[in-house]
This record gives sequence, C-alpha cells and structure tokens, in this order.
Amino acid sequence: MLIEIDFNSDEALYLQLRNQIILGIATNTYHEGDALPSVRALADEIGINMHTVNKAYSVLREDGYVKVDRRRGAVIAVDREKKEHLNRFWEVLAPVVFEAVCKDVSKQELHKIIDDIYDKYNF
Amino acid sequence: MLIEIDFNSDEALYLQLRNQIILGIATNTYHEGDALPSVRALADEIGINMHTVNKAYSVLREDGYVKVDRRRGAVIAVDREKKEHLNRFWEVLAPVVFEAVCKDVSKQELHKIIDDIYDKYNF
Amino acid sequence: MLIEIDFNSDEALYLQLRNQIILGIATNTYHEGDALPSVRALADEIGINMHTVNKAYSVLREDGYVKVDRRRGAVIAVDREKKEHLNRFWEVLAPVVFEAVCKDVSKQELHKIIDDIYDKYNF
Amino acid sequence: MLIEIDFNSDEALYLQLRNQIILGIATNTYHEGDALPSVRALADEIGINMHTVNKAYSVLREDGYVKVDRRRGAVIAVDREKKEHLNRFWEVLAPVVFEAVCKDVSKQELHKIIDDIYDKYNF
DNA sequence: GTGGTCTAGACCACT
DNA sequence: GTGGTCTAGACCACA
Repeated sequence: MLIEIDFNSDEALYLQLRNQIILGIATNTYHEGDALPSVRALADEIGINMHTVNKAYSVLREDGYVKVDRRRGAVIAVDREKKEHLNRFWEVLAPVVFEAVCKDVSKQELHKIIDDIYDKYNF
Repeated sequence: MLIEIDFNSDEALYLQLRNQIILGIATNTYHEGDALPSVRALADEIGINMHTVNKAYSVLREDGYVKVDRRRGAVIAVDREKKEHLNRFWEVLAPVVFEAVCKDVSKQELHKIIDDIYDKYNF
Repeated sequence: MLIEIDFNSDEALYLQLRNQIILGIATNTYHEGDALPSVRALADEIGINMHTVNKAYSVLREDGYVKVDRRRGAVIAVDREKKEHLNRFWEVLAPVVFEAVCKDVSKQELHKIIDDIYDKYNF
Repeated sequence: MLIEIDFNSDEALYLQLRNQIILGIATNTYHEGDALPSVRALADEIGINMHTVNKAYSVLREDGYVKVDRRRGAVIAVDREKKEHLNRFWEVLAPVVFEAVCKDVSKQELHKIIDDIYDKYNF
C-alpha cells in the first residue's frame, strides 16, 4: 500500500501515518494478521525518522489496531469492543457538531458528508 | 456562561477555551453581537494566563467566529460561508469514518451518534 | 460629507477618520479654508470618543492637511511641498511593490489598479 | 540575507521582519522551498525575542508566503491566488491615491514611483 | 481599561 | 534541535 505523507500539513507526521494505516485496514489493504513493515524499513521508504514510525505504531497499539509481536513486529489485530468505541466517537464528533451548528451546516449535510466518504472509498 | 477548563487534559488550554466558546455559540448562550469578556477578565476568571485567552480569541477570529472591535473587544460574529466549511468537515470526518469502518461501527451508528449530539444539546 | 467608520475593521478609528477626511479633500468635498466640525460635534455625530477625533486632527496637521486655528478649529490647509511627499510615497509604495512581485502581480496591474481608483472617484 | 531591523522605528518589529523577508523573496534572495532560519537562530542573530520572530513567521504563513514544515521549520512557499490579492492591493493603494490627489501628485508620478521601485530592485 | 507588542524563561511534543 | 504552548510581567496605542 502506498503511504502518502504531506510534509506541509499541520497534522503531525505520526498521526498522518496512523491515519493512513487505519485507512489501509478500512479498505482491506491490510488484513487481520498481516505484519506491517518494520519501523526501520517504513521510515526509510517514506523518508521520515524511525522514532516517528515508532510513535505511530505505538498509538495504533493503544487504540487497538495492531499488536506488537517480538518476532513479527506490528501485526494488524483490530480490537472490536464496540461499547467503548461509541463513547470515543461521541467525544470526537461532538466538537465537530458544535462547529457545524455555528456555521449553519445541518444534521442532514453532516450525514451526507459521511455517506459520501463511505461511497468514495467503497466501504 | 460557565467555561470549564480541564487542566489535566492533553488538549491545549486555548483549544479547550475555543471549543467551549463555540459550544456557547452553538447553544445560543452567546448571541451574534455579544461581546466576550476581556482577555484579562476571562484569564482571571479561569485562572489562566492572559496570552492564552488571547490566543483562543485569535483562533476564533481566524476561524470566523468573532470579530475584534476596538471598543468592545471580541464580539461574536459568525462567518457563514458554507462552501468552504463543507470541505473542512470532510477532512475532519474522513479519518473518523476510517476508524469507524475498522471498528465495525456502521454508517447508521455514526448518523445516530450525530443525531444524539443534536438532541442532547437541543440543536 | 458623510464619514463612514467601520468598527469591525482592523484599522484604527483615528486612521479611518483621517483617511475619510483626506478623501473628502481629494474629492473636493472639503475646500481649502473650510473648517472641519468641532472635535466634540464630530465625535458625537460618528459615535466615537472625542480623543479619537482629536488624534485624527493632530495627525492631519502633522501630515500637512489642516491648520489648527484657535477660533475656527481645524481648517483645511494642504501643504504642497512636493519633493518631500515623493519620498513619502516611495516609502509607502515600496513594501506594496515587494508584495506584488512575490504574488506575481505585474507593474502593469498595479498601474491599472491606481488608474481604476482615479476613475472610480473621478479624480 | 542580511535582515535589518530598526529598533527606533514605529513599525512593530515583527512587521519589519515580515517585510524584510518579503523583500528577500521578491529579490530572489530567498527561493521557493528555501528554509528560513529557526525562530531561535534568527532571534539570536537579530537580537530580538524568539516569540517576536515566531509572530513574524505566523503572519507570513497567514499571508501565504511560507509554510511550516515540521522538520525544516518555515519554508518559502508563495501562494499565488491572484484574484484575492488584487482586492487587497486596491484597499492598500486607495488611501495612497487620495493623499496623492490632495498633494497634487499626478497619476503619472505615482506610476513613475512604482516603476522606479521596480528598477531599483531589478524586478 | 482594552488589546497589541515585546521580553524572558520554561516545559513539552515532534522529528 | 525544532516549533508549540504556557506563564509572568511590562509598556504602549487606542478609545
């Protein structure tokens, strides 16, 4: 899978990397049990620091997307404890909704944006 | 309006403040044309530094929520240029959707969370 | 002449006032020897502080647009020492030109904007 | 490039710095993609505070002259969306023209000053 | 009294 | 080592 990092973005590199990998899992590019590239290999490939890749992998582990195996490195292993996640999505979405309300973006428009994202990536 | 800052949060103080004020606008606690407290007054009230409040107000201005009136300080003035905002919401929501897909949270569940947020705050 | 002040502008009120009066002189709304309204009267009319009007008049005096007469207040009296002024315009225009060059705005486009301004106000 | 700050000037330090850097871009001293010195390095060099340099860089970013790259600091990246800029030049030049008209400086003389500035810096 | 500017010094996240 | 954030305290321009 092609990882694309935007060095001009405001978003931290490790977060961009994290999100790209999550996108890879979502689009079935990475499958349960697949091993991600080694920290060193991925860092070289993208042209970023090893520590940055390391941080991305750590965050993915904390958020329940990979498990770290001593021999195989980071392995896709998605934790699907839904209850907890729903709370998390609530917290992430609430400030977005507040902004939407201020800017006169309707509930329906937010739904549509979400649907459009699902469509664009064929989820 | 009661501003609540969590000093233990990872989120920057000025961003928490920004979001609280956006919440206040969304819930109609602050109305178009209302003046926010002066930077010094709000800083004293919350117990944070003047410059931190200043930064929050600056960001709110850049994001089109307030204007700075030389006589009255920061005044609520929401810029409702929708076209641009929709792009922004797309960018914010895309990674959320990726996570949802990974975690087996359906499109309908995301819609419901958004609706619940609207309901909770009576938007 | 109608003085229009934009309280939401970033520009200081006294500078807006100064510029409006200069516009009035340029458009022949104010003529050499005319007296400007008293500080108090103009302040009341516009709804701003007396000190602000006072500051505007002081700046106009320093820049050679009015003379202050004890009995008649501020009186239009334009100082036309061209040599000095040309230097001033150089200093004001230089940073504008630098920005133009950076932004790929050509010499001709700057000329045209200036011509358009002359046209718009029938100078 | 030599940055020259006038500590006696009325102009804010961060604005002087901003303008000097814009001059540097206009004169091709800084090229697209070049990294500016780090805030600390430049602050030390000029003998001003880090935060003042930071503010200058922030303004340059807002005005579309640099982007902040997480690894390289501030990098020259000029945004050349002309349409918007032309409005801005209109607003900046209008009061200059008003002054010119008052001071009997002709349209042609303004053009000439602009041309002279272009010539002096070999634009 | 208001925000704007500047300085100084500190800690942290990111690379 | 870089910028980002936060604090503290000061002076000034503006209203």
